[in-house]
Amino acid sequence: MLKYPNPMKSRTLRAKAAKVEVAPETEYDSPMTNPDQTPAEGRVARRQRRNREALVAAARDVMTEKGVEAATMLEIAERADVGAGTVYNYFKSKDELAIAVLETLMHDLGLRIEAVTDTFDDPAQVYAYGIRTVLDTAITDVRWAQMLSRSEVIADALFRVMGHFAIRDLRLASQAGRFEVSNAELVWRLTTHALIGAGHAITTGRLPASAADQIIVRLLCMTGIGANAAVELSARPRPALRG
Amino acid sequence: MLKYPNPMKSRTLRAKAAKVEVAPETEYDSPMTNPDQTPAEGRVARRQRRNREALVAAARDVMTEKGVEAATMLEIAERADVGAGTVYNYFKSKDELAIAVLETLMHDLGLRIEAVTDTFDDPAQVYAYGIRTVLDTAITDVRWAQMLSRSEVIADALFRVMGHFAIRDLRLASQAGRFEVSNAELVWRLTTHALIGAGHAITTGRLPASAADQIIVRLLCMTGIGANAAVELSARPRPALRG
DNA sequence: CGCCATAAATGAACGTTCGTCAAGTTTGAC
DNA sequence: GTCAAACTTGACGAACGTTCATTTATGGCG
Repeated sequence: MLKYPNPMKSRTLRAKAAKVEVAPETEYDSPMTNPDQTPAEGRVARRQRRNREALVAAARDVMTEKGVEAATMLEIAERADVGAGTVYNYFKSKDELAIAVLETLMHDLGLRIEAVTDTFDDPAQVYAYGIRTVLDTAITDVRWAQMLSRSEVIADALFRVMGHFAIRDLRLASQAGRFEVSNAELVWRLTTHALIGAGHAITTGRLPASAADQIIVRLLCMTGIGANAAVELSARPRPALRG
Repeated sequence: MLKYPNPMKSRTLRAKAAKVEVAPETEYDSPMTNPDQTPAEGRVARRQRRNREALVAAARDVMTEKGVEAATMLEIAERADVGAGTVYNYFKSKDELAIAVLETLMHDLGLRIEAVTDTFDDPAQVYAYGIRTVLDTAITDVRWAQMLSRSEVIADALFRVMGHFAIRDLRLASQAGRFEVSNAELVWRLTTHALIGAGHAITTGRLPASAADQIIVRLLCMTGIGANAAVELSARPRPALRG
């Protein structure tokens, strides 16, 4: 059962935590190029970013090795070389940390997919390639597989992190007359749940890995193109990811 | 995070537990009609059935009230009027108990759905009515809503408990030329995940309840009938459940 | 350079949990 | 009535995520 995310249980709904709020991803902005505004990012901010990144990396490693729940906050903190309590300056809960890990994995994958698909002509094929690659990654990559047991959390992260691309592609393909989608957000929402569920079913042996083709066909059916068109679309050759 | 189902963590993998194995659902077989075989179900077996049923009922109540994880095994045991350790003679873990609760809820719903749909002529409509009713129940009935946060477990239970009907209906509709489904099991698997995920999204406010119609349309699209036919099918009048 | 208010890091301690186990009780065949 | 087998019990262990009083580091200011 889920343990902490339940609002019923955390008795004192502390409004503390996550007061740090380091800007998550900004590599540029070196001390030099900032003569007058914010004091150029002091030592504190730099340490906080290091800590946050170390925590996410440590959490990713530990959770990958042992699974999300078997990973203890203590081990993660130790591997990131911070005190046990420090973790909670950066993440409200273990759940939030796990989600942060997930999002980095998905973000990376999203970039790699786009690097391939932006040479495609058919927007429908862009979408098809995307969901197929996510499925393959989910059942192949150990780092994903270990996390699949929290379906609704993963599906939601997938919806958010990769939704930017997926929903755009659904819309483009619909405008091009390839798909029949009036509510792209909804279709993507349903697709993420089915996708993650299917990945989980495969990694737990409830579905054979060979079902991947048919899964993609059926997910493409949700775009309203009918069974035949979906089969054709999923059968197109798929270039490999780079990186 | 999930707590107990992880095999890594339970250090001593006990092979004990669940040695009881009372036949879960057999109402008939009264002491009278059993003159020679098993000694007519002794007091032990009767007590065991009472305990098991009391445990499932207590678990259903407590989990409905407080949510699955906030419900403690102690409270469930007390409300079922058995000792705290006794629960583990009947269910290997809290998870297994929660699943048992779920299955009773789903089994009941399945029977009520079938009582309505067996008067339908179009097998496609039988299927459509079924998934629509499951969705409505999931987002309406408090007992379901409280459990939705364990998507993969619920989806799997839904697959098993209601799969008997759903897969049959998918096959019938395909044979009648209404659907284009070659692998009914797979389509049902994907549908359960999308259905539960959508229900969860609605109860958590990520989707409006008014999206239910469109959700059903897209789930019907997975049967390969295309967007237009799906819209028509989902728009048919739906008689109310009885009971 | 030294001081100090403030913010962050720390890790021991807390409270709660599930699951175990040795001891006690009930059962029903003989 | 006897007794072994089966079931029940509730105190207990171990482990976890989280908290909080304390310590430490920071950087503006005199």
